[in-house]
Amino acid sequence: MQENLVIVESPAKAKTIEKFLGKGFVVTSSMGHIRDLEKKDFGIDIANKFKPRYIVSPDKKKVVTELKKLAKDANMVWLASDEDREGEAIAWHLKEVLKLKPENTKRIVFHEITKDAITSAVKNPRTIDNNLVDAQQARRVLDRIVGFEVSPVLWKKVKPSLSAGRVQSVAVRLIVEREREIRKFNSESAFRVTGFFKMNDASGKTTELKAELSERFKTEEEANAFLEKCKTAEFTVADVAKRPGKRSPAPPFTTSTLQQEASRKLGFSVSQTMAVAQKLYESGKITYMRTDSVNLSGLAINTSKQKIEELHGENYVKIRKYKTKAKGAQEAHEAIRPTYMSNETVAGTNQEQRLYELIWKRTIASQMADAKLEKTTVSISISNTKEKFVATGEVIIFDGFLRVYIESTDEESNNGQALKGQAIIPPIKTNDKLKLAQIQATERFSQRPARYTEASLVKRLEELGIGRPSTYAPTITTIQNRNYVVKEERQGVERKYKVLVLKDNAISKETKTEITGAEKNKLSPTDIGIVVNDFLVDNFDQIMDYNFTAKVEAEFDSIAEGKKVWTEMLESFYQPFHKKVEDALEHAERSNGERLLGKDPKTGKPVFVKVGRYGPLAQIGEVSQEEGAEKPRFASLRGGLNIETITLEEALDLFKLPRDLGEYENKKVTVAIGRFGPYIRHDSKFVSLGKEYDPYTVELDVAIELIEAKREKDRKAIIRIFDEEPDLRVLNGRWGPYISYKKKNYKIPKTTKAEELSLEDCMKIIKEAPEPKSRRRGRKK
DNA sequence: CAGTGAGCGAGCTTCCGCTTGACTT
Repeated sequence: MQENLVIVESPAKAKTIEKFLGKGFVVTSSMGHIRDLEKKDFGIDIANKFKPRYIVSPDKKKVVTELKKLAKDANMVWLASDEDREGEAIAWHLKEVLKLKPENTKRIVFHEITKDAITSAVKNPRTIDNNLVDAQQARRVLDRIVGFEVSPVLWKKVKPSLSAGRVQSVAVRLIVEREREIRKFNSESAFRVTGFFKMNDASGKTTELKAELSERFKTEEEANAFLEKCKTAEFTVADVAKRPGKRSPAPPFTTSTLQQEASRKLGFSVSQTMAVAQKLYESGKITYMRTDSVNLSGLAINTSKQKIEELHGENYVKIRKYKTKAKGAQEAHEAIRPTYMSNETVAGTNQEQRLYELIWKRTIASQMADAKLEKTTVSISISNTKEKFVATGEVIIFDGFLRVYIESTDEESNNGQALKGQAIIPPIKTNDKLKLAQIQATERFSQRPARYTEASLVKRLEELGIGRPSTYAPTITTIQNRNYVVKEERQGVERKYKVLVLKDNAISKETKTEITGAEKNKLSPTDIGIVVNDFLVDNFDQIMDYNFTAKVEAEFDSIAEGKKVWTEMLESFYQPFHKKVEDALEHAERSNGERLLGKDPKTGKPVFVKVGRYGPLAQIGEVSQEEGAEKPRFASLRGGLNIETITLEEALDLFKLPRDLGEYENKKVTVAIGRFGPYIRHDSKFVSLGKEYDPYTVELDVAIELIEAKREKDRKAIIRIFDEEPDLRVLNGRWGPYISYKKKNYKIPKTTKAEELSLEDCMKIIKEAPEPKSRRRGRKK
């Protein structure tokens, strides 16, 4: 008989805690939630006060059986799930499923995994907070209602298998609206003027002072006129202002800030960051990685202080307590930090080491002194005009935390620039006359809004209080898997800009080119994402409101405080919501984003674009009921074409393929573009066209060459064939030799030599091959 | 691997949050 059984959520946590508690305590884990609403038949009895039907999740059956056994053998069960809404619900579900009696059950909480925190938690047990549990039930039931009532509307009115939800649909909306802003954006240019003045620095060496003009000029003429004036002008220092400044370190990492910085500094995707962090957590190197808290344990602060003193000295230490600003934060855990601050680095994969180092530096820096700066502003007057040049410099007087860690911003990673260099202003005083070296007037264009990265989308969602640390990464994956959003690399385009230079009393003009709009790993909506979003905004404005989550969160809070009954809150939400669902089912028109582009000049028939069953398409002519009427022609949209932006000409181009090139060996040769790029088709075989040929202009002779080359390559790939069994071939493929038999492929054991395989050997391999399991969920057919 | 875009229409799809494995071509 075990005396005490402690149940936490995570197995890694269980291991650590067991050490702290010592004899008489067995610590195990529930692996998160153990029960959920049944998926079949909605899982909620709406008519009966939203009564939920909970079932043990299929993948938790084993855990639950194990827990039941352990609980039976224990005198006292300590429910130690997290101290937040979800954690309280887990404790309650455990109590229900394990049929725990009140006299043998205690509820304890701690938000840091330190010996002190655990022992004091054990000394202060409480009972399950039913109000908090009800708040969780309200959250869970509301999400099910929204997801499972709105998604079917989409199946009927847009396309089968689509999805909608409180979190994902708003995430998509952010991306759609940003894309529309970008499409609407008109770039304007203006001339930015920079002056360079010759000076001597402190040691007497010649140096340059760089200053920006306070104004920009809209046109080349204005810029030119200004430069003309400067030819005869005198430049005088009008004012030198020095003021102290400081910079403070960023707070320790939460899930969202870790994702952002790992994206900016290490180039990790959001899910990559979480996978690497999970490994660090499991091997005991960092604290829990799904958290919204910036709080550090007293232990962590003390050891950080020691480490800073050891490395940089006492004057670099500044103990700080950070407050969480995030909306709806529940702070069940500490911030993400190294378990042992004394370890500056850890063993592990390259990615693990880099992420750990980032976490270590951020944590250390958060307890370090401010950086002290001196900012200098010099204004330079021009004798014959009222504009002024302004030079700014920043000198670090005391580096403080900057020694260890500087937080990045999204703008930097946009242009791939490192932190701005610190400009040092040479010794200078008011009324000094300055000697002009040159003045440049450079045409600059206003920047369109930036597309979201995965990490900047997480940041925005967190600001809106939408989603939780455990769901940021999955949500970002979901909206990409559903094909609402794609992560793309964009080639920039060349843009010309003008530069006017005044030097040696003469003005010269030059046109330069720059690359603009190049992007990597930015999110943009697909056509289907846009159609779904617009449909939802039109029909479910409440759900799509950016403040919807914040509003219901406030209600969940009052349920948690016992001021509101959860079923009543749901009732008042459900009545108007369900009416909208019925309205939409009954009245909303089918939505496919259809857009009329114009008329086909050859036939006079209308040309459309829309989202079809297999994705976006262009269409010439309409389906007609008349006898013998011509069918419409269809072509898929590809190659960066969008329903909202495609032109008539671009649409008509799509119909130029497939092209007939003629005949070879009495069989037709055609060229087209497929899912994997342009290809030639001949004798029901496909040959990839490759990048060097253009499918719109390629000729028959080139096609024949490529067909022959492919044949030669296929011949070489054959390792063995057998006359008795023509269906069976041993081939050399991308991953080495394999057996091909009746359109299925089979692996050859590494120990056998492919060239020596007999027909019997092959048949044996085929027979013994395991049934291929489809590992992807929800694959079609 | 790569075309489709009408047709009978059965049966299925779908949410958010909490947590880890077991899968390979």
